[in-house]
Amino acid sequence: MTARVERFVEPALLLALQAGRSHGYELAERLADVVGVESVDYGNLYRLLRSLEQEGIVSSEWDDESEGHAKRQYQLTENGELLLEAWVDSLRHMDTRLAAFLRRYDERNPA
Amino acid sequence: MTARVERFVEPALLLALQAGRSHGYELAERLADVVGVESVDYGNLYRLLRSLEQEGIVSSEWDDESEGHAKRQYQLTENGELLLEAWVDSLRHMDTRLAAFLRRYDERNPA
DNA sequence: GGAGACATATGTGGTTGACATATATGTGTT
DNA sequence: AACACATATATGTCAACCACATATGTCTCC
Repeated sequence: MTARVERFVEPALLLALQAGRSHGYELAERLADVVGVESVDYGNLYRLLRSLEQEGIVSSEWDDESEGHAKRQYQLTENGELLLEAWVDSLRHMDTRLAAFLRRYDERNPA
Repeated sequence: MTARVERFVEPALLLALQAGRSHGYELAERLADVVGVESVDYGNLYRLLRSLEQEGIVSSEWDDESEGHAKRQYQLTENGELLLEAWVDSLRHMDTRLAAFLRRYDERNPA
């Protein structure tokens, strides 16, 4: 029984990308603590990245210059910035509701 | 684009029932502001109530004594109280993660 | 007796995410 | 060179969850 914010990975991803371009595998690890799980599911993350690219939220290109694996580097577009803002507004609102819920519980169930 | 806590109606419902027994239609209205929508979907709420009853989280009986419609009165069981506690723990944890997210955003995007 | 609120309930289809699987390259060890 | 393991990207599948539609009956008020 674990409470989850639906699609929370998406805003977390946008925030991570706001800090600078990166690729999927690294993002997954950077996201883990924000989202609050051991590790984000890679499959779904890559799917999300492609889907966001189709919507113009991120853009990408292959980076085969840096050593190691060829990586697809993603970065936020301007629309991505706007979407992040919208997420933040919505999450703030949700935080308010959540706080109200917890306050009500605590009032009825004093420590 | 609206952020949602998955199954948030469930803990809200349990909290409402902790305050005293009630029936579906009334609960739906009492829940609306906690959940943060104009009105909770009745169909899903009744389905949830029955499902919770099957799991021993709530118990119910028909009340045809009070005036008006026959209403199915629900009340929390002991297991229901425990489930509410579990929800609260989980939601508190989620609140922490959410606050961390918003703090990070605000740090990177000063007003 | 008709309109609209009250009260409970089932049907359905799209979205989401957990989990499984596939493929290929890079790195380090023996 | 062979092997294991980490890195990196990607698709398949299925159950859960929820928005929306629909159904049925009663009660109240004009």
